[in-house]
Amino acid sequence: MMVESATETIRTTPSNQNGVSSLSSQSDGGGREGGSNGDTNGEISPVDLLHLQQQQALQAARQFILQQATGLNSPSSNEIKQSPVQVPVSMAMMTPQMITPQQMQQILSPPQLQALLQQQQALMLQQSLPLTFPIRLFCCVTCFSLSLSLSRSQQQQLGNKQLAFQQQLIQMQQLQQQHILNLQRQGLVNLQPGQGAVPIQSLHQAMCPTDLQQLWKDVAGVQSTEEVMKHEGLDLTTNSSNTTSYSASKVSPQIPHHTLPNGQNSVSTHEEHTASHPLYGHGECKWPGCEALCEDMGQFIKHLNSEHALDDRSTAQCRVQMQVVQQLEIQLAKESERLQAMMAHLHMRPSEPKHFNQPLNLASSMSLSKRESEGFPEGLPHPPTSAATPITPMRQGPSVISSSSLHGVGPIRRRNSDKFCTPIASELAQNCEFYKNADVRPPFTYASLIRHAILETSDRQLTLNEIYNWFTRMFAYFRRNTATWKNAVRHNLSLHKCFVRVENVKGAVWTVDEVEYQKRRPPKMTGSPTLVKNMISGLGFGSLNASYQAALAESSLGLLNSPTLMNNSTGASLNMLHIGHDDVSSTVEQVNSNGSCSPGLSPQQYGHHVHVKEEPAEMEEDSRPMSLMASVTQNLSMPGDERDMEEELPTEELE
DNA sequence: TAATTGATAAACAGCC
DNA sequence: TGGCTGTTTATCAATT
Repeated sequence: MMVESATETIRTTPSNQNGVSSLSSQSDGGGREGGSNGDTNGEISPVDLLHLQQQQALQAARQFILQQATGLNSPSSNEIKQSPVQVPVSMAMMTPQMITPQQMQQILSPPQLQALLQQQQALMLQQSLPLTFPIRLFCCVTCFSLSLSLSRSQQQQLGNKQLAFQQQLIQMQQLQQQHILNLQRQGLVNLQPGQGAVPIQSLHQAMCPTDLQQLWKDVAGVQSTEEVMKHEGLDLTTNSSNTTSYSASKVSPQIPHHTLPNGQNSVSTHEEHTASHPLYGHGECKWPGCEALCEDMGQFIKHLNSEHALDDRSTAQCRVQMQVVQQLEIQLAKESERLQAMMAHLHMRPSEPKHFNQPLNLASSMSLSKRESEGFPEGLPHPPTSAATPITPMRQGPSVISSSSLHGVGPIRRRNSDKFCTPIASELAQNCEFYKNADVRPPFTYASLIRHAILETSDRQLTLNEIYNWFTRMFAYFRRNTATWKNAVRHNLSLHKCFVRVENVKGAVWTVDEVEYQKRRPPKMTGSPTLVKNMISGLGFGSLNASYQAALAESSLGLLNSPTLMNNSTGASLNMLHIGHDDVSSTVEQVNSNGSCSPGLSPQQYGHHVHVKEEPAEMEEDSRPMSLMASVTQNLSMPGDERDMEEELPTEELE
């Protein structure tokens, strides 16, 4: 029974689920040994193939057991994880099923079973059987889901582990057979006699996207599977249809377009996705490691079908990508957990406002569906969970806080927050401690921050170094990359005429020309019913939620699950509505000025309190229209008057 | 699509 | 001489 002479072995590391390196290295060798199964012209039904594979699995299991029994290779669970396992590849000798899967699972521990499955998967991937695409995908997902379930079950009792694993294995087999039978029943898989090797295109057509998707769902049984597939360009809801239609239209034009069970024709699907392809962008192929230049979609499709056809290499790459995604998800979960702990630490204090005391569920924010299921009412504002921060910008839409901004990598765009409704004072007041400790970039423009820093002082002026210090003191984020943001600060000070440099005996100090600061913002919110209406609608729960979700989608970390999202934003934005200026940092400060980090002054107060330590020698000489506030409070010399003169144009006023 | 705005980088000059 | 400060320009990206 045991074919000990099975010479071909695959070195695979159990922890490496894909065993890609092994596959690639072995692809020319004995991995094709079992290819006779599929390369023959004999009639092979899908059921036969499934039986074949099951028997292969059992064969491998028996081999595995035998090795353990003979002491030739008796690794412990840990050893399995750490050391390569020699797996016999000889699958030519198919034996009756002498050990049931259940028995096998009773004998083998879950790690052993996992290793076994991985080996079996590697075997199947090497065997170039017909029906390779769905089955390989199936195997990929199966092992993936099994590995996930294993990793979860490792946290449980051993009994639970084996039970769950056993159930999953049984389910896998049942689903495998059921799906093939269903497909046969529907006529989707029609293996004619002598059609041993089914063209891939036919298979793609045979299994419509919904079937494939269902297969994935059923087998994987994990919520992340679809995401994984989307990540790697195997989103069966789209890509499969893409591939199907592309293949059907380009490769096998003689094959009539398959009408999907739901009535949707694959042609329409093709048309829908002609314009874009997840694996195509910026004129190049996005297949991992490819980057081939393709002028248009047609060329890309040709390239895709020629260079990335269904073969061992592509399948292996697919699995590598799955592994990558899996690792990223694990990493994401870890980081999210860490962030959650940080948030909890920073905002669960008794002194914090009440709406901060809600638990932060970052994990739930990872998945929209899960988030909704865990208490995010649809179309309603999310309950306050935590002051996670820079959520204020989200009020106006997505992409204000990006993942890059969260990580402090790359440029950020915070125009909305600055322009419309960022109550910087209240935001800082409420999240002062958070920004001080969390390495999260504040969702404010440099200009807003500089202004706030200056206006926060008693005399409304700061030296550059003091501004620097304020940044580093108030924001942990600005305690690094000093060259970058300091340059930006200087740039903003020089660029914006709202910042006025005043010569002092001690040196130069910077003040804020509040009028100029307000002027630089388009006063669109003033007296514009349409805009006000839009703002109101924009604050609607539904749209807000959509924006929030969109931003969540953009942010790789769903850490913006903040309570102040609605509390602050609604309040602040409502405040905006009766205040002409869109700069809510001005308006909210009037209302919400009890924060420790805020001086609690309105912009008018700010303006009136602007006081220069020492009068400059030269008096202001420009004749620009000064507001009452500015003319009264800021009798300053303007070394930078040139910019004012040349920029004080009616166009700005007409905005 | 163009204009606007913000962020970033960099070069340069003046000053201490 | 090097660092800091301040100005200016350019580029990119997001938004309007």
